[in-house]
Amino acid sequence: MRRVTIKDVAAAAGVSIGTASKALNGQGKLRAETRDRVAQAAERLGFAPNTLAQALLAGRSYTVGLITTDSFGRFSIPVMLGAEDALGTGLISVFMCDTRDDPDRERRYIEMLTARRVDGLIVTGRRIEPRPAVQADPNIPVVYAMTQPDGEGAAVLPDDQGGGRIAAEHLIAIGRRRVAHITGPERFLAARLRARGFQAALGAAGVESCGAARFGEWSERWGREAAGQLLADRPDAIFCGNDQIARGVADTLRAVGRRIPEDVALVGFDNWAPMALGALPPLSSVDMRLEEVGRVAAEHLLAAIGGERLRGVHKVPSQLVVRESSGG
Amino acid sequence: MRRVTIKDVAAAAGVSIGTASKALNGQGKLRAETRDRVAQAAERLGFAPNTLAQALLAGRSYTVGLITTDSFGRFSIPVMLGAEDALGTGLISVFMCDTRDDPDRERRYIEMLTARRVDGLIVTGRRIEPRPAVQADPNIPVVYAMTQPDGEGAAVLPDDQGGGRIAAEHLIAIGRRRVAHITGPERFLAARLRARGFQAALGAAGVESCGAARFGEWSERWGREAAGQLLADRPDAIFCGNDQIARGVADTLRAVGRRIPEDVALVGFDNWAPMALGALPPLSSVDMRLEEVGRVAAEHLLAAIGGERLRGVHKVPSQLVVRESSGG
DNA sequence: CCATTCAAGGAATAGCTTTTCCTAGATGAG
DNA sequence: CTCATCTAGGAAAAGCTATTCCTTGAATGG
Repeated sequence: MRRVTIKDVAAAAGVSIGTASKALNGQGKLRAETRDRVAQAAERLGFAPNTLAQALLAGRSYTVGLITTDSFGRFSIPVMLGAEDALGTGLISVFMCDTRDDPDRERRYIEMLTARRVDGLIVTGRRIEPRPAVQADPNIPVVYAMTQPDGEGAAVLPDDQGGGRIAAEHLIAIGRRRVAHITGPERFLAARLRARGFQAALGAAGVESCGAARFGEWSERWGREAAGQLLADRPDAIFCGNDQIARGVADTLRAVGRRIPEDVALVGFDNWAPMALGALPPLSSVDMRLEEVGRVAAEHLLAAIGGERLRGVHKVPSQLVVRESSGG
Repeated sequence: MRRVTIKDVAAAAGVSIGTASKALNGQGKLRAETRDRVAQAAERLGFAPNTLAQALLAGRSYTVGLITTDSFGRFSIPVMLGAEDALGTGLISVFMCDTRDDPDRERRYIEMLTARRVDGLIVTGRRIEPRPAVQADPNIPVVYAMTQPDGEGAAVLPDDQGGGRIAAEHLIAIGRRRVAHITGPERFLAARLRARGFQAALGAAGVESCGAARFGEWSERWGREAAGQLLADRPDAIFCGNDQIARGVADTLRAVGRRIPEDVALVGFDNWAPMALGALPPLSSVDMRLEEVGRVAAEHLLAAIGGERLRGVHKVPSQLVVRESSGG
């Protein structure tokens, strides 16, 4: 039950293994008839070259490691899919590694991936704040996606600030003038950036913010609570730091009889389908295009593997998806 | 900038490469002093054996392929994490492959994984109904997780029927006697099994079901709608086929002033944290223990790689997580 | 003192593919 | 007819490790 090797193909075609290899790869000088004979033998025997042998010879494995600290949750998954997409078409396979936020696990994974001679590493996370750089062999290129390293290095991030901006522009465009912001903990860089972009766009349009940004948690509970506090200010639009907060806000508004979007327009963030679509009414939401983040990260990694020297942070523009909660 | 190989270690330690290999692997007859010298040289040079070369020689790669048709969504992810967990401790790495439900992509992935000489395959999906078996080399073991093959083969599934049963038992135990069921489309095997387990447990306890199971969609919208239809029957408990339906039901109940859990107890399914915890009140829910499904699948695969012959379907018991919506 | 055994480590092979270099035969030119 | 050139394909090396078999020197037994 041995695997069929190029040796078997060569024997079946009555040529040497070198010739068989050339025939299959279109190399060297061979008669067309010989090429055909080898190709047919390979076909008949179901030959597929052993990637391990190719990799050993080529000095690279056509694999990359994908490291996440996120247990592949909400954010890593789309990034991962985008990355896999970009790599898969280039015929590079992905090793999946979940560090569970344990530096020791991370170290072991990196050693393992190095021993497997991966061509590169993609590191993803659930927060965009700088994290300690991974300690990898310096000639293995690394790209960070949805997270960034402490020192220098290449990173691809969503544009949170831009996301805040387009949310504000949208609410202004539909005529709202008493616009509030409820979001997650201030210690999250993403929360601060979204708030900053939002406020800046309001300022640029000459619209006054309805109170300062309210920082709290990323939960529905906080959305319900903050919306209650905000009611006295009579906002006609609320921009929420994520979709869960927006759902909490919607709950409170409905409970006190404020109509969405007629009385208060609502915009969420993340465009997390089950949350945004299931809400009553379905939520407008800023989409960070995480798949695109992953795709771009993978493309940068491919470039780096190809020898290009890259660094710095690349931001992927966010996109507003308008649904009923802001008037669609 | 070449990678350090065992040749370098051997040279540094002043021995042959065979001896160096034996020293590092504890094989052969060597003086303790020699072993130490080699170990120190390896340490100093930062040597790690090239896994590709080892794999080529051993005829196996210590990798497995993880194939999903689910775009790594709600269900595959926990399965995948469990699997990675079980494999990682056995020092097997995982190739991630997302077929996007495209049979052609699946075929290409399988070819690729075969060429990479994976030791085995795990196939996961988002539905438990039988699917066409993957067309892999017959001496690569395959285990299905959260899905099962058409013909024979090893599969690990959640126990949907048992999940329905424990939901019913719980509602009966807290004294409910007018118990209804709202769930997803009847064409889903999981929906039918959950309903069957639920009804059977009611019957066994001599409790009459409050109307037949209502099949519909897996959405909040359907939950809201079905709850409205159900109100006339005055149920004192509703078991929902997933957490999204349960949230929809809760919305409607709240809207008409029925208290949860005092007037109507609610139990969902999936125990999807952001849904179940964010709900008002937080949902009791049946947890399929998908990580365990993945872990068991991986363990079965390891056994199969080790030469054991396994087949048949293994079901992982579900677990009820009680929260406020059913009285906790 | 010689023959045998043992300890320690070296040499070579296998695993599979690709590529470089080389050879044998054929063809063309002079 | 001889030499140069070309064509088609073979032989061998490289990539790295683990293992089997072999060699050398020392030690032991008779």
